[in-house]
Amino acid sequence: MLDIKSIRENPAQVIEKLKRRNEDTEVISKIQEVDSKRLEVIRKADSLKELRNKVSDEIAVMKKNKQDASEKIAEMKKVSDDVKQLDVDLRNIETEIENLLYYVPALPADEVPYGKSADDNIERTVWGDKKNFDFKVKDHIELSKKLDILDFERGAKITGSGFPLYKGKGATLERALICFMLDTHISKGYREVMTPVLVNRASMEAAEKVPKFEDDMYRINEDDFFAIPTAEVPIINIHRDEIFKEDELPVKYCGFTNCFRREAGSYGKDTKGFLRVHQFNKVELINFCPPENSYAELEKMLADACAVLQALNVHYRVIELCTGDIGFSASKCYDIEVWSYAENKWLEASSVSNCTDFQSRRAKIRYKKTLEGGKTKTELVHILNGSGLATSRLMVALLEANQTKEGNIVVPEVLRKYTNFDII
RNA sequence: GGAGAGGUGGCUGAGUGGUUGAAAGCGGCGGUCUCGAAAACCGUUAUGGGGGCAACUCCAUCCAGGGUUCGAAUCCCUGCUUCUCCGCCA
Repeated sequence: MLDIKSIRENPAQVIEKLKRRNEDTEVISKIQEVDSKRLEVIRKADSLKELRNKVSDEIAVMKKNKQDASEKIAEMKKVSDDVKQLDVDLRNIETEIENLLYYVPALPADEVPYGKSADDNIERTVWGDKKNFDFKVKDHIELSKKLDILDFERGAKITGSGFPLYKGKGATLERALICFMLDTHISKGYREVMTPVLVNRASMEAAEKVPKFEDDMYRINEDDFFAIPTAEVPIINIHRDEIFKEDELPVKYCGFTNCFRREAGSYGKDTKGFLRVHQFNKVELINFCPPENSYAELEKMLADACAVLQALNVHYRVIELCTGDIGFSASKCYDIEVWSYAENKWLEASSVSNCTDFQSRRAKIRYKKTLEGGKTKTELVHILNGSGLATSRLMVALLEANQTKEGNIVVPEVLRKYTNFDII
């Protein structure tokens, strides 16, 4: 969430940046209004508490001296009741502010290009070339059906549509991809973690997924657990309420998990086969770093994700998202898209974001910064996340790009030591 | 699932109603000493929020949320969680 102080001290700037996101900014004045009441109540309550604490000490002394303190006690009873009421008022006010603040997105970085929608995103790099096929390419559904490596119908029988079943060499290929990606990232200094895939509400809140996106999540109502939409959620929460030492940073993790998304309201759009699913696999990258390094780390993380695609020899491009398209928690974001020969378009396979302090504020993830003169200060870390990468759309690109005239799939060189076969 | 015992500062750990925001030890940081280091000694070392130019000061926080009380780390209730024993189980 945004720093309430930034709204208190520089509302004009906050409003201007939200406008770049094409956001409604009326909420800011509403927050200001409630916030001014907050300070009033705090001051009143604090001074009453001060009085209560002082007189309580006096009562203690009187009692020790066996004096009668009943008058003061009666007096303080009234004060105590007032304090209780003020504390209730304060809690209500703070809840009101939070409920407004939870729906305000992160402010975009200044260098992010202005735009209204995905159409205004900017293509940054294109890697590799499109292959020329001297036969009609088959799409991933046709290929996987013929080879019996993916089974969307039976997946739907087991759970519902959008829950794919991988079979035989398809399952092995998926596992090989995951292993390859993890090994690649581990060699670059990311520490592998394997996390819970069900998380509690506090974890979802800390990662800024709830309450804003609650309807997009699968929930276990009985325990108030959520199925994670991305490993970003559990990995960030490894360090919730913790304070890093400065020399520990950056702390970098990679982790494979299943990801679950209800994709509420997206029916009918790009839903066939792997293009949009409710359960998919992803290797996630997370980086906790000092604020001054976060934009440099973002570029490194982008390169780390791209390295996987280069090793797999996948034709991809990097686009920089415009202010109208960056995610709720992000200040700056790149998408990596892979080429689909059958769809004849780019498919989003990764998103790499700098969320700066937007998540760390709510998750209370900080570090001890040493200032000149040896003094220390506790400051919020910046948190970056990146998919490195999601396998489902990557699998579409891989199957299509590596198909033969006969409808077989040539396994990319780097995956063969994991698959132990070179063709499907 | 049953029975029991716990959750206190970076860590270990004392504290069962009134200067305890919290003893002591360890660790960290600064200093004295030293050519340098170790040892020893001295000092310092939580987070959030008010107020003040500042020195400083006030409020809150001893797992979380309620309650009792003039006053709660300490008493009561609920939840979460850890450990031990039993049961069940991949």
